Amino acid sequence: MSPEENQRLTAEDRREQILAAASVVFGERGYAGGTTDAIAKQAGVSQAYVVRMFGGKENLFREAAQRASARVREAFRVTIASFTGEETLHEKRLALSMSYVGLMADRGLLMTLLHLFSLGHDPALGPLARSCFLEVYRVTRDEAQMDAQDATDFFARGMLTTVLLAMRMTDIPDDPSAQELMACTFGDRTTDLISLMQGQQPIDSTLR
Amino acid sequence: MSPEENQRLTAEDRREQILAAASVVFGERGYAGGTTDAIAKQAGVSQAYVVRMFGGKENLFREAAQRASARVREAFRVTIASFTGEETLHEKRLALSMSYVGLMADRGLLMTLLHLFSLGHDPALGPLARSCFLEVYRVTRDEAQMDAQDATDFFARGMLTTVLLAMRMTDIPDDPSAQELMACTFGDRTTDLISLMQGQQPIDSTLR
DNA sequence: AGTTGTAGTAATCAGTTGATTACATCAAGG
DNA sequence: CCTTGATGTAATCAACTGATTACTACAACT
Repeated sequence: MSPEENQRLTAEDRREQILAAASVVFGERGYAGGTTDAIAKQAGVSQAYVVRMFGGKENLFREAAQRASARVREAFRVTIASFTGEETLHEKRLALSMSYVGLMADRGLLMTLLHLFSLGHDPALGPLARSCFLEVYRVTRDEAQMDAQDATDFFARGMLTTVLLAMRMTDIPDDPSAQELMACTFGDRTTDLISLMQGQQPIDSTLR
Repeated sequence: MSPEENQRLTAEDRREQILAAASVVFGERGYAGGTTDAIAKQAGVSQAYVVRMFGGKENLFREAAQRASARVREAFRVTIASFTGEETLHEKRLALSMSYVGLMADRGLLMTLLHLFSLGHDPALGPLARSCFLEVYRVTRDEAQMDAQDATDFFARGMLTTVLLAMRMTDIPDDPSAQELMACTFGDRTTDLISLMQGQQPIDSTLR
């Protein structure tokens, strides 16, 4: 269909394509539910290639999850770098949470991280889950110069945001309880988030 | 081994056994990763029986998740029923969060709920996820007579608690960042939680 | 004793899944 | 031209999974 569809690419470029596809698929279906075949179809390559390039499904998930975690850290670092040092705590938290909401536009990123966090019991992926979370915590805690309590409060709000978006609470904006809960959680970004999430439909079912 | 092992039970009793097993298995492996065979082995019955009794894996997950949600609601109701009406907001929140921590002793319950919340995109299970969450919210919001902001703050803290336990942050109590984060999140219940979680090892790998 | 309904399983099936192998295609260098 | 190394796939495999079917075992009631 598209003019330059089945181009041969460098391994580097294919890697990026496959990691992006993995974020979408693992995000929607989790680690156990995300198949290498669905990732391959999403990336437009063969399933065999996906497996061989990453040496297995677990390694692919590791890389996808680490990318997601790194993107959160880097977004926070960019925001923090814009601080003049004269912000109030409230201003800092607002700026960081705006940054976080921006990341949420990528549902794969959000969901891949949440799925990672649910793997704490896994001998191979549990340590990764904990270190990814703590690395983000340390950026906020140390580089943004928040104290422990403020950082914890910020993360608590962030986790509620994450879970509400994970369960797609924005899909029922007319439910009174959902409305109230989202208004308190998302503040004046509520309507923006609802319209943002409307554009995110499930991935093409033909590649299932 | 045990004296009365392979007793015949009423369908009602088997149902409870299987639901308990499903909570453990779905909690550890998620909806996609939890197999009916693992649940059957955990419950001590055949895989065919599990499938037939519940009419399929999806129905079994629905019931397990609804049970988990109901148990949270009922624990909150019991706590709220003990209120005299003269508690401060802080006292109410503390009592409810103690109640929540008590529920966390059942890791299957905690994890089954978290996995449910990650299924928001699913046409069949997404609505269930949202309604289960909102039902708990309404109990807190209305029956405990919290205003929307206080209830939201309470839930934010609850979600951070849930995620920290999901990723088994209690397994690395010597990490300085983890230590600080848990101290701020769990307060003086931190050491209790750490020792509580030590007793919870992964389910028997022979039934994988 | 015989009937009937319920608890429960063994055997099996078709579809899926991660992985492996052998092979194909193409660009660049000599 | 033709070798070489990299990109990429088709075919296939063994293991797994949810579901179905046909069957057995037992308890209660007549």
